[in-house]
Amino acid sequence: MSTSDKNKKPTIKDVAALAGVSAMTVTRALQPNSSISEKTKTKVLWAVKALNYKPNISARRLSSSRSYFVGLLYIKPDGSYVGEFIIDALKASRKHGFHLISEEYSSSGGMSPLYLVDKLIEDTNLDAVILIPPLCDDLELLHHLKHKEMPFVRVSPNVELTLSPFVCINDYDAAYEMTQFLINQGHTQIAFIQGASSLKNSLSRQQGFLDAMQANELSVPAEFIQPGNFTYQSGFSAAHNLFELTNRPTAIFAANDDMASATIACAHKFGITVPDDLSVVGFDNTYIAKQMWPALTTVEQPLDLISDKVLELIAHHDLSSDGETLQKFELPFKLIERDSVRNLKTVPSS
Amino acid sequence: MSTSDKNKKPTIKDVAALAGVSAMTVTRALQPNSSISEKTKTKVLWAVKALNYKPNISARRLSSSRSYFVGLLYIKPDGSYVGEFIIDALKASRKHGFHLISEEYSSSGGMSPLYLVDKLIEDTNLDAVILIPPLCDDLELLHHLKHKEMPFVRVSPNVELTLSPFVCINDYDAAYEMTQFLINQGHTQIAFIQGASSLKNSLSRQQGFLDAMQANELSVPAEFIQPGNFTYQSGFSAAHNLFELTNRPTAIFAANDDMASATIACAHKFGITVPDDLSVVGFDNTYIAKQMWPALTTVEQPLDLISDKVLELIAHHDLSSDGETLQKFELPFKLIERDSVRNLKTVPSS
DNA sequence: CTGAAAGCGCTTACAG
DNA sequence: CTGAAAGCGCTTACAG
Repeated sequence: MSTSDKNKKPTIKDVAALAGVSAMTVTRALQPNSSISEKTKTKVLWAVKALNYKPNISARRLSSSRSYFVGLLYIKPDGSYVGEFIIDALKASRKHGFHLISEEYSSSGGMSPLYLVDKLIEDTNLDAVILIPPLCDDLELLHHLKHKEMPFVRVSPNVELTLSPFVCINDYDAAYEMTQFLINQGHTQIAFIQGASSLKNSLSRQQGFLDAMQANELSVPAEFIQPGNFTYQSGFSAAHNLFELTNRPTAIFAANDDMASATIACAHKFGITVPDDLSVVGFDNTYIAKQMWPALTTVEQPLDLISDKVLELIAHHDLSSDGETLQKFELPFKLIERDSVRNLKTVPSS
Repeated sequence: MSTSDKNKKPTIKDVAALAGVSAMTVTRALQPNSSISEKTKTKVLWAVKALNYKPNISARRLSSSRSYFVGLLYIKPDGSYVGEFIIDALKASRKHGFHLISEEYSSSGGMSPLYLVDKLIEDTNLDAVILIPPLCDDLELLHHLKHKEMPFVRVSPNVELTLSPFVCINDYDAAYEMTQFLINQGHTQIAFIQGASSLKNSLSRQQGFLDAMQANELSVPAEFIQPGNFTYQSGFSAAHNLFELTNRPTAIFAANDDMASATIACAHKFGITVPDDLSVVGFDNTYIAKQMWPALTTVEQPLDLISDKVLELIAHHDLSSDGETLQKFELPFKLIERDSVRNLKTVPSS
């Protein structure tokens, strides 16, 4: 039995034969923007479907100028975001007929990261590059790629928004909704731990928080807004400051999960019980959100949809950019309710 | 400038020309176990090096029976291990001229995971499969692959050790060393939280702990050995049991990081300060080890070396197995010292 | 042990 | 709008 030689995979010739056209025409039907009549195109696509034909990427790559390689650049992960992203990106790449090459953006062997990127591009002839946070905001890298005319897509960038297409979620809406959720649970004394101040999405999250509070006619004392920069460390000291206040908040909204996690750790240190004495929410829904005790209520970004959209943009050559018009693709977020928030309107369970 | 057309990548023809042989001979020099004289082989390899020639995987794939695709099967990650592993496996794959296809092993669309594996194998014509924990111990999958004669390599398997080559670290030695470390810090009352009892490496870790204790003439009360199964939950209740004891341990060795993390969370709950009142150590060095407070002292597995070894085995066709001889490749582990252990021989810092 | 020829499955010019 | 030919860079038989 082993691999059945009879049901060999259909090739372009099989499709051509079934559709009654030449191989060339099949190629045309499969490529966007090629001159082909609607009628033949329909016929060919029908045959493609009937045979369940999938183009052979290797053959395609060998004969075309495109490499069907796409590069994912990241910086040394200190959280699980990168790993989670790559898993989804790998899936999306396969679906769209690309191979994903992910590489750490760092110097090595005395060579600058920029030089290594050039080498990667030359070695593999990348069709496009994907940039995820925080690399998507690296001005030097951005302009280098631009200058080399290497197309790229970004995920949740904060700067130079017109420089490339990008996909993101609406941070403002998500933060607004999360704040409203807290308020609905009866919280009125809510503190906020900021993300890195230079980043637009930090500001959006903060603004969403602020506006939701204001819409509910709730005031936010100045000391309830604590600086942070998305790291565990910064979250820990922000929480520390908050806990030393004479009137503590009943809820803390941290601009990401790492800082929320640090807040909970710090609460433990102060003998503050979460969620009985204090509710904590985060943002991102990384693995850590599930691993901590209590499990964290947070905002989920649809990494699978994001990857899919990114690869779709690459596959369809939609990567040009005039540097002026905004090419923004916003995907839906989701509130994930877990155990780190107490409903003040009900009697405590303990 | 753009992409310089002059320095095109060298092809097999360039190498052949430089070495003064035919393309065929170059192929032979590059393939293991092919009939070629030492002399010509040396000459060709020199030319390969001189030109910095890298075979074109696509061309290779198109013309050969090998697909140069290797599949990595995993089950839905509830920690960051999978993501971390994939990042390294991706790097190693590229280095060895393979493309990594990673897929979740799960049912979907009403189809069994086994069926989906078959489909993956057929669709992509995988050369080999990589199985990581805990999938590497899935008997059904193991025998299915064996039956299909699909070669596979495993990482840290616990069962049917002769069924395939595998790479691992020495769990026994690592646990022994970690225990000795604790003892060197002055600890004598050390508890152990077990991994899943059916797994050999759980037992190895436990035995390493036990033997180190015995070698130091330290006794371990029965209640100091708590059952667990590698999940956060199980670690939490194990710690809970330990903390309710009248004479608590001064140190707890959890068989993995997730359970160690739960132990620390539980300690917080009991008002026990880590490391002042209690030292905690884990195993694996996953991201979570750095993210918690205090950061966890643990054992690191060299995921990069493991991936490299796995791909090397695949590349060199070393995947046969007679089902009887053990093909075990043991890589070095490392103790990572962080902040979760107190040295009882010095004055406490606080 | 070594080489000339054919072919893998596509796409790129080039014609019509 | 459509097709016949050539070629991408390798490897697989087949000879010698």
